[in-house]
Amino acid sequence: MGKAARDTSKAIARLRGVGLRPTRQRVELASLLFKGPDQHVTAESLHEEVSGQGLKISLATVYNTLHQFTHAGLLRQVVVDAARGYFDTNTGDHQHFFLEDEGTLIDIPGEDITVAGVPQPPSGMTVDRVDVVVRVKRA
Amino acid sequence: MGKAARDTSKAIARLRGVGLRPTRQRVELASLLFKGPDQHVTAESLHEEVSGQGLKISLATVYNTLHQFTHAGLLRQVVVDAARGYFDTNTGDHQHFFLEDEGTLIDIPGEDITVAGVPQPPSGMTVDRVDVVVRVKRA
DNA sequence: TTCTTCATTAGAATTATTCTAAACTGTTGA
DNA sequence: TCAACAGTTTAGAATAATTCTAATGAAGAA
Repeated sequence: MGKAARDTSKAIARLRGVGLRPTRQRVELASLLFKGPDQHVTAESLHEEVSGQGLKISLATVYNTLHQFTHAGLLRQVVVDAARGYFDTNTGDHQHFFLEDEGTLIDIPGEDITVAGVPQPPSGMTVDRVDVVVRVKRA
Repeated sequence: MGKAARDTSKAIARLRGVGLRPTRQRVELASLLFKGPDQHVTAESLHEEVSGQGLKISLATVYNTLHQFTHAGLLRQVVVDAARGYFDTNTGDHQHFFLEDEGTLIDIPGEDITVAGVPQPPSGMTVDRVDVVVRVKRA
């Protein structure tokens, strides 16, 4: 079995694992997203990558699928830029550098960074997540 | 001199202080923004507040002015929600709770919270700011 | 296979925001 | 005091990202 086929069956298994029907589009997107090292994508960038491979998936489906994957816990959404939404294949505990000039994200391992002194949340509220964004620019 | 007039002259002084010509619109917006305790506004919410007072300022001007105030250091922009941009009258060192259910921000004093272990930024880059967002939801 | 349900899609619609070009106003210098 | 310039405001059009809609298509159970 070649690498592409292996990626495909892993993608199918992953989709089944979270209860998503493995349709052609979902399988192709999951293969692309999870075939290599962790990556940060926008709906546009993923759609372009897909199109570049000769695959045909509508932008609407890319949006739908990114959200479904996020709800299923396969992806995590990162809010750093008012202009566009990023999705991260790394769903573990970690934070980000954001290169403001290029709009690029770089992971910071969760072990490295610590946030201390977060006050008690307002009553009736629980902490969902603590996000740290280290905004950097050209020196 | 009444409170409104006092707010107005303070607003004019503040605008002059940062080199912005005190036009009617800027003065009215600055008066509203800085008359009381710190607040978090969106362009829409500020425009509604303005309109509610019977003042007439176009939405485009509200956007322009918020950005001018931000560049001048009178405001700070907060990115927490992909859907809309928030502006904060508190430009000092602090962080935020974000109530995801209502889209509300609450300040966390900078003295309370500490971020440790931020790795060296990529070469040629300098840290512009470290933002911490504590996302909370109804328990 | 066949049916039912869920998914995909093109294109229209929505939302936040920015742009444009014309009309207007604060400030400066005579 | 006021003309004139430069900077501002504005309505409305334009953009960009994202979501919605309604019709078509495909996955899975029986």
